[in-house]
Amino acid sequence: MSSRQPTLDEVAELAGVSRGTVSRVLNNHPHVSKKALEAVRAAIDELGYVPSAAARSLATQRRGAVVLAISSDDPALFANQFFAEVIAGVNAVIEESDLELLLVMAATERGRDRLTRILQSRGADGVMLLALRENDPLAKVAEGGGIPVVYGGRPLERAPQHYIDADNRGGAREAAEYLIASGRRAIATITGPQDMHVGVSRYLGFREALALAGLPAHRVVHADFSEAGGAAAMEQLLDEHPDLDAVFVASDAMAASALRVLRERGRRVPEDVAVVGFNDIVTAQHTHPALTTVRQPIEALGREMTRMLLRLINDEKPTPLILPTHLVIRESA
Amino acid sequence: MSSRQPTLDEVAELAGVSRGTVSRVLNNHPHVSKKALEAVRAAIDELGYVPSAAARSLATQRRGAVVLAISSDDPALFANQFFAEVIAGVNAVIEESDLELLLVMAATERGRDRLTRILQSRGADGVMLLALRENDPLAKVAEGGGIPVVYGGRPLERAPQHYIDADNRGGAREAAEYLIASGRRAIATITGPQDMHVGVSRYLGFREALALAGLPAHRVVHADFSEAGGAAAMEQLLDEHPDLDAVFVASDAMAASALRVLRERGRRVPEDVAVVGFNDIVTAQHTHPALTTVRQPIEALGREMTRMLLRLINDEKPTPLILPTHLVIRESA
DNA sequence: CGCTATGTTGGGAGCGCTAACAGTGCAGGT
DNA sequence: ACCTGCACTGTTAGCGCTCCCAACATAGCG
Repeated sequence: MSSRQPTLDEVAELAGVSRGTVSRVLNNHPHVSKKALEAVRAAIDELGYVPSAAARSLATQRRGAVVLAISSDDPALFANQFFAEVIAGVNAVIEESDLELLLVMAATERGRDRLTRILQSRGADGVMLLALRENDPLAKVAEGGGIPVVYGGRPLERAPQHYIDADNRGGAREAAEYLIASGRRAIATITGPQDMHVGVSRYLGFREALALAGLPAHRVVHADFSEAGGAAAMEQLLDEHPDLDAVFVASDAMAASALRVLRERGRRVPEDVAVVGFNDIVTAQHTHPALTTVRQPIEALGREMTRMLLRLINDEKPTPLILPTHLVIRESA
Repeated sequence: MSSRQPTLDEVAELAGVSRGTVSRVLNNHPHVSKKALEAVRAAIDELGYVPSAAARSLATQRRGAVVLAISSDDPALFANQFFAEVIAGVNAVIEESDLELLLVMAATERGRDRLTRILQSRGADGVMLLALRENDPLAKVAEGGGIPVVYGGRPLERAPQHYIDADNRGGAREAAEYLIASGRRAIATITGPQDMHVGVSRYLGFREALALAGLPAHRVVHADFSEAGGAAAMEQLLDEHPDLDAVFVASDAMAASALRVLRERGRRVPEDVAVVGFNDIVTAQHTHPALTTVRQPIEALGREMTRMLLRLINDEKPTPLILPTHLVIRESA
């Protein structure tokens, strides 16, 4: 291995042209003669030349990288399949561009500082933000960076200029409608945190469906998307509303726990109580009974976030996008 | 927001010192007078100065970033909780350093090219490689980059110089020993791919335990870690060895499917057939019955890979590390 | 008191690239 | 023949930082 990489000047010398011409070839500028172009290409091949990213970004003032920032105070969320899928989607688009992907998990104060540093030092050309809670400081950090920002899932307080979201409300409505259509009347729900837009939307969709059917929607326990929270909520629901015959649970992780609690409490699923979850994580296929749930296109979310960011970087003006969800019917409802 | 970031020269001017001195302060060099140091710090605060990453790496010839490269031809693997956990571990260590994390998923040919480019353009100071199959071209790409390389899970063909691995063999042995200790005698196994080190090691540990107990180890079907593969393997096992009273399955994803097949085939778990999986993914807690499995410290794997890489970058000479695994007993065995 | 070790500083020379500018040669129009 | 316009090319400044060297104090030593 050569310890030193060849530079543009060496390519220029070997090709018998000036640095400027080599640079033009590298950046596909017009007005390069065929002869020069070929000579430069040959020289590049011969030397195995690869331009220095650092030098280029110093000269152009852009970085050739975007950051995917994930905010969470809950480490369990990281170990979540959700992020893995989003990342896969992001990567799929990134792979087609010639940008690099910087991953920043800003769980701690330190993490946020790091993100700030990266943004301020012009360390990226754009940011994608995931999983923001209300007034997440990350949002301010990102917006202060002076570079394009795309949100995945909109923050609660206000709709940001650029975001991609799943149709949480519609999905929840569909789930509840399905429960109603299959004859359930005492329908409960375990919601997500009400300080997250996704938690609120799913609750909203649920209530819409019940209201439309003239059904009461008072069987509600708010939880936090976690397994433990889901279990506790299910217990509470059973205590407060022993008559319930269906539960719409705002996340599969909580639904899986709810299933366990129902079994422990002697309720048969779906005979006594129907259960519908949300997200369609892989676990949903392996619960017993298999979980009926609302599928959201997580990978597509990642893909579309990235596409939107690339457009933004390219000075286009994309509009927010809501991705469709749909009900996956298995055994639990 | 100011559209232009302040530069080091402006800091120098405001502080009334030279560029060199500011640079010294920034990099914690000794031999800076207290007075100069304070003046510089004040100027930095006042201007909100953040050094330019690009300029710095051009000057220092290092990038301040490491890459985590994930190789897989199976997109499903991406959506795997495993990667999410590794990433969380990697991030935990990265967060303490002042490096950035570049994520490259090199699924396609294009992805590999990208990785090559990044490495050749000195786009990173080190690489971590995950999930390598036999003769994965990524390995050559990485080693050719002239920068430190750490493997997560060792490739089959040869032990690389620097790697972290889980004790797959020991974990498999422990699982089989547990099955034996609980009185099972007709023990089968569904293995992982035999062209991956992890697949081979788990099979090896299994055979060791059976040999030690004087039990035959001929009830074997090789599979590919996937759910579909696990189901097919379980069917085949049941067809070929209807007498089996226990199965050691080399991954939880396969084990979850095996559980379903067993139920469909009318075998009770664990009464008729005991099942032990491997990995302890979250799903393992939600299968019915809950899956007894071998837990490997995935997040620790990510952490230790990163620590090792940082040492390497720092010119230390770390030795390979094998992380312990342990059996988590639930209901299926 | 001269002389050396040591701490502290400023200034210059790059790092490898892009981009603006100023040519050069050559075609075509008058 | 002249001038204009165009395609192409070389040259020159930077981009914002680090690092080295020389310069200067200052202090300690004989």
